[in-house]
Amino acid sequence: MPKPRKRLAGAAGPAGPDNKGPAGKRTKTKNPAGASATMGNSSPEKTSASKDSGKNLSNYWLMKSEPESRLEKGVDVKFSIEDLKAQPKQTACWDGVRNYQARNFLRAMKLEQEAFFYHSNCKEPGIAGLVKIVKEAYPDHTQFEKNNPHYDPSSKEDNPKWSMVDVQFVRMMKRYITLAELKTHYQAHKTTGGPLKNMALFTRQRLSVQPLTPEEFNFILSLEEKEPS
DNA sequence: GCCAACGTTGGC
DNA sequence: GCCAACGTTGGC
Repeated sequence: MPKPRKRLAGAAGPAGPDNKGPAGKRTKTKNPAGASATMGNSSPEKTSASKDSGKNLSNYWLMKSEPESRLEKGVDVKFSIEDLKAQPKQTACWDGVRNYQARNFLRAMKLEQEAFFYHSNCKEPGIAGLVKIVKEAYPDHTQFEKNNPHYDPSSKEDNPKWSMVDVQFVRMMKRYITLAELKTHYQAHKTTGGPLKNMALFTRQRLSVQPLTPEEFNFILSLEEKEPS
């Protein structure tokens, strides 16, 4: 079976037929070796379970991907939620993430956790649907592929720098939740103390893989039932 | 296509 | 270790 690839903004690759591909994604950054510095806090790389001091069971995520064609080193990095649905088993590997903070979030993901599939860098950015983690972090093979747009010559096979997870389509949102709508709530919540007051989409602008609190996740799901504001 | 935000690189 | 230059992300 082919492996799907996707790209996300910062992350994944293209959706190719199968493998081959180059994936494209944008976030590539090269980094120093140990740089895990920017991570959120201090967790440099804890690979395993993460800090669970208790609340790690309910983690939710938001993952960005570009639904419109864009070439990166000659490779189309487009990967929309429709592209994910078209993959075998509606499953794809989220390759191409080249940012330490985003990578560390990938490594913290656990089986069956849910993530919003966010469409970025497009006409109408927003949340298109829900996916779930069906394979926990493992080495991103595209870092070793010379003609992949996210090739990282500094990464060694015996100590891979970048990771990816597999995600499976769960469902489309009942209606598309636009960035503009989310922003309206975010701004209101900053003053009222509402659930989106610290949403990473606005406070960590360029992060392609980001965590959501249960409150953020549930509030966004509740928007599906309402009229777009 | 522009450009603000912000992460990375590399000189010193 | 500081910080200016540079590159990327991604909204608009």
